[in-house]
Amino acid sequence: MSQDQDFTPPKRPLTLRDVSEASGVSEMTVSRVLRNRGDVSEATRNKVLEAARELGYVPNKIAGALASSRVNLVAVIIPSLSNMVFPEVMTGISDILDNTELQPVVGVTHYKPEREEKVLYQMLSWRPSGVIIAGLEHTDASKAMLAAAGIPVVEIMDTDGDAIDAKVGISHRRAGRQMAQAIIEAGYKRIGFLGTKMPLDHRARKRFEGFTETLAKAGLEIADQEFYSGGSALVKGREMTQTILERNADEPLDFLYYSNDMIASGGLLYCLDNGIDVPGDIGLAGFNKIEFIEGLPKKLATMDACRVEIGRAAAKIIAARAADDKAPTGEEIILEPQLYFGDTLRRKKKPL
Amino acid sequence: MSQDQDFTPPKRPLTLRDVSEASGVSEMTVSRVLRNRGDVSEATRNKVLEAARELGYVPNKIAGALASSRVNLVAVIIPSLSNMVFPEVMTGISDILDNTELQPVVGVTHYKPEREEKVLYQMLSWRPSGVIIAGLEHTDASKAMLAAAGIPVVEIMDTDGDAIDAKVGISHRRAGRQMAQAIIEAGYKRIGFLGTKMPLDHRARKRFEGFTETLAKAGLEIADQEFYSGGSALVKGREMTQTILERNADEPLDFLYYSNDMIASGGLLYCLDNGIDVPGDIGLAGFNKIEFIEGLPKKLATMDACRVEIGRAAAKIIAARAADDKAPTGEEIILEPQLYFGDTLRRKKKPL
DNA sequence: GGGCAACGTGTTAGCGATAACATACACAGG
DNA sequence: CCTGTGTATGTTATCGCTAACACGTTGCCC
Repeated sequence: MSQDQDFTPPKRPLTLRDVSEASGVSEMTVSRVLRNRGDVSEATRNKVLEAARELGYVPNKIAGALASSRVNLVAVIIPSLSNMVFPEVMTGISDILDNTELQPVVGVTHYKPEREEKVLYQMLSWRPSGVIIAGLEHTDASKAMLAAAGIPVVEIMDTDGDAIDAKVGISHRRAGRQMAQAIIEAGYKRIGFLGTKMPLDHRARKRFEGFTETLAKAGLEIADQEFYSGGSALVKGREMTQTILERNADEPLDFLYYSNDMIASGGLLYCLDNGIDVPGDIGLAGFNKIEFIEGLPKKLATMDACRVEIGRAAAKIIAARAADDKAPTGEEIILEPQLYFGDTLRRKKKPL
Repeated sequence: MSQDQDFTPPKRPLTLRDVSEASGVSEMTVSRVLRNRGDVSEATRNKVLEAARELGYVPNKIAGALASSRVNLVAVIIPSLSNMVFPEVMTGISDILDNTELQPVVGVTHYKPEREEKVLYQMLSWRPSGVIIAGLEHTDASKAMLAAAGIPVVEIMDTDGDAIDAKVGISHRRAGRQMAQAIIEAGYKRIGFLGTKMPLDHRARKRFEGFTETLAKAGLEIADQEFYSGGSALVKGREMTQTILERNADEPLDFLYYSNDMIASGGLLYCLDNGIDVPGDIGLAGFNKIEFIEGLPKKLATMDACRVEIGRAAAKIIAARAADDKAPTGEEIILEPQLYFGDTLRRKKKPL
């Protein structure tokens, strides 16, 4: 019999005690019902659920997590959300985690190591069950935190380097080499590179390195390059393409390699608007295989970065470790990106 | 003097006690130093910080939040991340929250009310300091939870309807009316509509309603419509445009209104590829003013949905209320979207 | 020099849940 | 009838931290 039945609706947040009083059982029993753990008779279970629903009780995970030292959060740390590539990674992660009780929490670094460090600190202070973090390059402090956290850490997107624990991704260096190889085999000789002015985008850098390395082996080198930062990537792609083509009018370029599909699409639109024959006069290629290039007048040559798959694989690792804490560590999953020739990269040497 | 100085590095996670023992002061003092609260002498402060750094201590916010009943999280609940519009809202939110100690946590509903309910429940169980949630339409249970949570709730994107607490956005109905007005004034008569097959996208629905309402007042009605779901929006835009134009070849349409810029862009590319004169033979308009339409061969007519601004305004409301818990409630911020004519919508009546 | 700030630090008691153990009751077997 | 084995529920002691207050110094005033 609950005495002083007062109607103070939304003052003090509800606790287990409120539900326990309303249903006439102990807090512990309420807790058991709400978590579906341990034996509770059907009768009490219903009584409790009824009371909880009626009161509109929402459990306090803060208290629960502290008491059980179990936090069902997975920290996901990525450079950006406006890139279309990371939302896809998130999709893969959610696909998997939705079948578990784990829940992703996103932190964004804007490609800044010091921000990554801060975000990571913040995240770790919630004692998540695992961390999924983009890239293999981190500050020493970040690495130390990750190593000391004692939780599974999966570094994603890139596999060219040493991981703290597990890694899942593609080799960007190899991706660059592969694209260079295809370009060389198609017979292109005067190759321009267009990319972001972002020294901290290590993956773009590695692709570039692999690219030039393979060109060098074939006795070629980048004929000219152009960089941008900020602004609409599509517009920048147009502008940079115009700039680089005009600058090399004397000895025209015959291929443009872009660091991502968005600027490459801008370049493609520029070429088409200006009656440039693609891939006859000039070949084009990007990177990422973003969905929307399907809709352009010509299909851009590109490489798939396996984003959804990376997200899924990373989440699976975390889920497996969360389920069995003495599962092996240090997983390495290296995916193979596929090259798409599209309509902007010839498949073989132009007949002379 | 700490006895049994054992070297078990990463077994038990570090606590305040470890830092307090390492620096020879009480836990409380360590806590004060780490939070910059209360008076602590410079000497102790340094000693403590030193010890904390050396041990690699990361505070446990779970415990902190429970003790102080202060959680610096803001739940942000949105339908999707792959839409480009919500990442922009997030940008606005982060802009503001980065200057506070509040931190956004994102939940994604995929436009499903029952998922929204689940995500909301999960979020509220962390007892956040506020909720920013897209739309004004929610299940009864969701509304009840929000009302009972006793925290600031800002419903964003849409203002056509009743809010639980505060709302920030634009009137989509009005946006639809405005676009219809512009189309009518330009003298277009046979208007087609192309949109998503998504009954739960209330904002698209409201735009459509406003649109048809204004057409009706001018004695016009939608001549034909076409819907899609799934797939690449750009490709779908092309396909739908082709379908609807071919279907109406006898009595040709002279305007196509799309429910978003992405499918509109597909439509624009289709028209250009097929030598259709835009906006002479046919006018086109989308919605959202997404960045990338700048890079297309012709600028699409569209309306700005004020996404970043909405994010900023919503975050400001939460921040203000978090700072002063008896601040007034029920704020309403109705932004005015701007109409852009671009190159695909005539400004005035075609001279006869 | 007594009194009283102001400062720096420690002590105690929770925050709201859960783990682990304890208890009560029902029913079975020897 | 006593013991034993469950099953259903309650009790107690944390989890790691912070609020609130208590305490010891110092320094300065009248």
